[in-house]
Amino acid sequence: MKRTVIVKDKIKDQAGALTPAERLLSDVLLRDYPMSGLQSITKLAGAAGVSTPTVIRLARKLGYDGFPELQAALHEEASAQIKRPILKREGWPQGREDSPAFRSFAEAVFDNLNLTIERLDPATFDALAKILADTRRDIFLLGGRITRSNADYFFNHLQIIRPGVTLLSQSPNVWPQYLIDMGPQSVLVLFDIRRYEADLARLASLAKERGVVVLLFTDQWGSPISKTADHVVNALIEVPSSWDSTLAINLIVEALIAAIQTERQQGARDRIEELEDMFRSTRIFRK
Amino acid sequence: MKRTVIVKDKIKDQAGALTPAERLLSDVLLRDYPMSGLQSITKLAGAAGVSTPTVIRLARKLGYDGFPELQAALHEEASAQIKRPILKREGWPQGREDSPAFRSFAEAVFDNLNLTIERLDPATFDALAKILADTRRDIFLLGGRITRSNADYFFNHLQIIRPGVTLLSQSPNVWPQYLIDMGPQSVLVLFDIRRYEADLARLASLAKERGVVVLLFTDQWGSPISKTADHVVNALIEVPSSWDSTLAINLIVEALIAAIQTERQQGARDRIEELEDMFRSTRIFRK
DNA sequence: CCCACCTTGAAGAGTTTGTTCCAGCATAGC
DNA sequence: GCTATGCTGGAACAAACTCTTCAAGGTGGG
Repeated sequence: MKRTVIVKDKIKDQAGALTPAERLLSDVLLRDYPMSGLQSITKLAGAAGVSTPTVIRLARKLGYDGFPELQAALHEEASAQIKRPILKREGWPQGREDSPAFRSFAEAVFDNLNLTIERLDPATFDALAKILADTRRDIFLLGGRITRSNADYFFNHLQIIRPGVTLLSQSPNVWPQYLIDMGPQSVLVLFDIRRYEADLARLASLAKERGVVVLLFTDQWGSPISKTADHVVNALIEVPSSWDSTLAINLIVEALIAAIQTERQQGARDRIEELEDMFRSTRIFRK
Repeated sequence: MKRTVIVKDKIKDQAGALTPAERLLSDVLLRDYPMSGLQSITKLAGAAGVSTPTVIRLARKLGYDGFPELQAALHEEASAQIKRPILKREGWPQGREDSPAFRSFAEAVFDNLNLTIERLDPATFDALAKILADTRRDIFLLGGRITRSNADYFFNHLQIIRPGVTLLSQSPNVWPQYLIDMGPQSVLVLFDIRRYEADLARLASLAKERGVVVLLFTDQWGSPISKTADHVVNALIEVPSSWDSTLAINLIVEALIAAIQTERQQGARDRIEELEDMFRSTRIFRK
């Protein structure tokens, strides 16, 4: 391993001292590193949305005399990287000192995401997006002990995009108050992973009896609610930790948010603008 | 695997039809392929010991319009060759009928996770884990409009693992009540991404004045709080959506949870068992 | 030996690039 | 509220680049 100080490191060292425009630029540089730096200064600046002087200033800040010098350094790195082919191709970034624990955790997460996508039926995804984008329906969400944050995250975005969205309280004893308003036009979105919660299953079947459409996010093994639910998303959650990872669930949730937003298009945009106005006029704790 | 005709192949195809000077040139091109072609035409000609018109003639002979076009092709090849998913993500599953939108969304998320890991300083991660595992400190968490769920998720797990964890209310007007209890032994964990919230920055500096250790989770551009904070985690959040993705933030949070749990070892386990007992005896709404 | 043809690079035109300078703008500090 | 400081991109310009033209030199056939 070469002891050469790599441009990437210099950027990281200076990370704190970078101005906003320089940060935009360094983002572009790091994104397709090091190839993105091997274009003309004009194109690079354009790609980053900054001006050419900014590029030069960054080059100077990193200790180079001018842009060509920085580029030469990148060129050399790219050369070195290409010469040593497959050997260092896949796998962890070179020269990192992470703990093995972190590494295996991250790797497990990637596997989970991959497999979750693979196991997800595109038809299910489309059905979910369509149901949740339908504003004639009203939506109720609820998560379990761990997944309550996922439910909250979904709720938070849905509420911005469309009307008629409710997040249920965590206390089962108030659920009847929500149930009373649910009917065949309603949608109940539940999150239930390992350590499945009997309360949730109970709620699901009560809702089902009222004709509610039940959507379920669960783990690879499947919560008991799977039988009741109309659509089920199975996400992989196992990681080398005492805790389960809900990242794969969040991936689907975020993708759904994007899809729903697209489906609702203009409706959502108007709503968001109106919201922004209201936020602006209710700002408090401001100087 | 792409079937793209590579510049190298074109050179070999034409090998017979090359003039002596062109052969000199193609030798140089193939020698440090494809990087040697990524310099100015003048330097390349110089390196090969030929004149610039020769370079242009060869480019034309290979079917390109001029030297820049040939260079662009080489640039792309080099890019493709260097680009390696840090954690290999097998290509997209075969024969799937997902919408292109879902696919590009997922791909963006993977890029974000990869780059976030790459940009994360292991020392920062370790420092965070150590600070948060220290039970002599008390922890306060708070997120913004979008990141409140991330804060909640972190809070939820931390609270199970260790004592002295508080999630701040979203209303700024009650923050003073929390601030009053913060001191040098306290840790304030903030989440602040794009659409940075001035209230949070205000809180951060007030806390800093009291000697509180401030930890920040933000995006690639960096919230203004970055200056105040003792440790900063930059996660990439951009995806093809009207919304930002907080998955990368969650990845770090989950990894931290795992690390903290490990650090606390037995202490955490006892606590969790005790908790389980209590859960068992307070179950309600059960058949 | 001469001519026709091909290959090659010198020279220069026109363009793009890299750099400097400076004014506008935002931000922080008083 | 005002000044000082720092960040940023536009404009200007010299340098370097890409490409064209064209004449010198080499090669092979008659």
